[in-house]
Amino acid sequence: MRWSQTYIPTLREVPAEAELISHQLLLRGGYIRKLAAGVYIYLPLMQRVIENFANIVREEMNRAGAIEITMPVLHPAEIWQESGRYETVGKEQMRLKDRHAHDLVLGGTHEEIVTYLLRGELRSYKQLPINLYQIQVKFRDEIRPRFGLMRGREFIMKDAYTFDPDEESFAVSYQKMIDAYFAIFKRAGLDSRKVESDTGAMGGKAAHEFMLIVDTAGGEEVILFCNNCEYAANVEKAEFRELNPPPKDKNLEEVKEVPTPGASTIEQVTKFLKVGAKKLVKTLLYIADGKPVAAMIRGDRELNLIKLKNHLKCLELEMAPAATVNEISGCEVGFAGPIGLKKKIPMIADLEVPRLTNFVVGANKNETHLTGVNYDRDFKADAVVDLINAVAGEGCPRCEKGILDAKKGIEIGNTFMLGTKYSDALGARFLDANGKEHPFIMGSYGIGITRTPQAAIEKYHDDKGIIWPKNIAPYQAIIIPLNMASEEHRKAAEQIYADLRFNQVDCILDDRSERAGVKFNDADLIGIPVQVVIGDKSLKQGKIELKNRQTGDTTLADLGGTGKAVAALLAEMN
RNA sequence: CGGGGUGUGGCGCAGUCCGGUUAGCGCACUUGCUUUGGGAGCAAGAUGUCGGAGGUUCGAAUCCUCUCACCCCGACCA
Repeated sequence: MRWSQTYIPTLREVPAEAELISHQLLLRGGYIRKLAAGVYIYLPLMQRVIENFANIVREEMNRAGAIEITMPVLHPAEIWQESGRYETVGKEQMRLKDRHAHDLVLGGTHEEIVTYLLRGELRSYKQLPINLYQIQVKFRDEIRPRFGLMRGREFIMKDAYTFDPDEESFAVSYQKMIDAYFAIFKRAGLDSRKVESDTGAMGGKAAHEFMLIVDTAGGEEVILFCNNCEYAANVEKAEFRELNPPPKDKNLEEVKEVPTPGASTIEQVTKFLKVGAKKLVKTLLYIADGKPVAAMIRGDRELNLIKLKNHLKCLELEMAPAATVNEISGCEVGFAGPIGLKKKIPMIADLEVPRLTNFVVGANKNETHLTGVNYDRDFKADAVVDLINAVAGEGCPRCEKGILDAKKGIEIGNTFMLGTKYSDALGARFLDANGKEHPFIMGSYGIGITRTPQAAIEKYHDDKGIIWPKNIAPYQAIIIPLNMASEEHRKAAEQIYADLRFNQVDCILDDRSERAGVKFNDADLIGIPVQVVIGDKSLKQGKIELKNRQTGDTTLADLGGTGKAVAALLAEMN
């Protein structure tokens, strides 16, 4: 491709809307333009990146035995009502009405559709297992679209669905997808990490996410992993073993009411009473599907909303507004406690709470706390479950020696063990060898086709621009004749252009009559792995320069052997 | 949805508080000449419903009311 014949509108300045470096570079490099919040136009360079990555995905999926199909984007609402997700996925769904006022949904995922397909068609165990996938646009009405392609309302996803006759067979199918995912990300030049995750709106039994570890602000997810064993999990899911519990007091004190004027936060109370936060138990009031509940956790801990939500099995969970807190506790926010709540509501305590002795809680009375409180003796929760976020430094839940470490990552893929959730809901069953009917065991598997390249940029860039891994780069090499007014440069450029194509190097020729600086800066910005520079200095000796965008190293090659030299250089690059 | 902010040529901004000529600046764009190894110089030029609607006023980018869009912080997810 010749630069002058494609469309690469690079920008010198950063559009004000972009916060993340990867988002800025996509805009500046002429990869994308925004149409509306979370809705983007893919320009020629982005189109090529998408195709390159999608092709890797397609090849590896096919290799793993998956079959490509295309399902509709437009779904009748009824199929979603049948699975029950019309309610649970709810506001996240893009919905519309046709001219007959019939309710329709723009698909954000396709469990219902693929299950609908097979329940009518696939009746025999002889056809199992089967894995169907597609690469297609998805719609999700995100509460807050942001970060360019990272969280769009319209985006491209690869979604695959497996159907197995039993758990043993499913385990094989699931592992095949795990292996395929590692292979896909590796080919894309990305070192992915598999972690345990919550099942969220997909439901099912268990789930994993594939994370790209990044240090920048783009790393939205916090991942905890063991320094000794294989355990790794998203913070939303991560468990831990408490390493340094506060010492237990031998003598149990009496409950005492103490005034704590002006001390409503944990920090203020610890200062005022001169006790550590580990000696406090905070009582947080939430509204779960319209009904209030109290959650109790140690003062230094963070509540994990997902764990609480999963325990309550509720759809909506939000902090209770101040007015509700006043009503339930009979006092201002900051002094609620388990003893003497004005209104009786379900109380859920974290696992650590019963292990504490002589702790401090709110007194349900303004400016007052209770000290010397002990679980069981003074109050009992309706349930004691894990409610808090794991943090770095705590013990691994799976092995004896391990300590958890925390890192930030971007989710680029996921896998869900769905069990029979959808096959049961939609009545999708097959007949086994004995003529007995069973629901399919299902799995679903996603990869963000538009998100992953942006994640790659978030990980691989410098102050000049993008540094693509070669296999997803829009072009593998860029030919830069420094002076288009020079016939010698133009001739060499044409020769090299032909040579590179002959050697199967996907390349672009920057044939613009721009100054050298402009071409260098644009080449760095759009991130092409190899820059082939044609200039007087080296051309006089019959040489051209090859610059490795990943290392910054420059080497000379013979003009006549450029194609081979570039191919060789690419072979050793990421 | 709650909280905060921004809308002025393609992009980045100034002007708005305190209304007053023809709405500016940088980049990008067009034409010509010169230049050509890291975002060139000179000259000429094109590009604006000042987000939209209504109002106040002799006069509105500027003041008032309503509205829309976008961005940032929280809950959702590939």
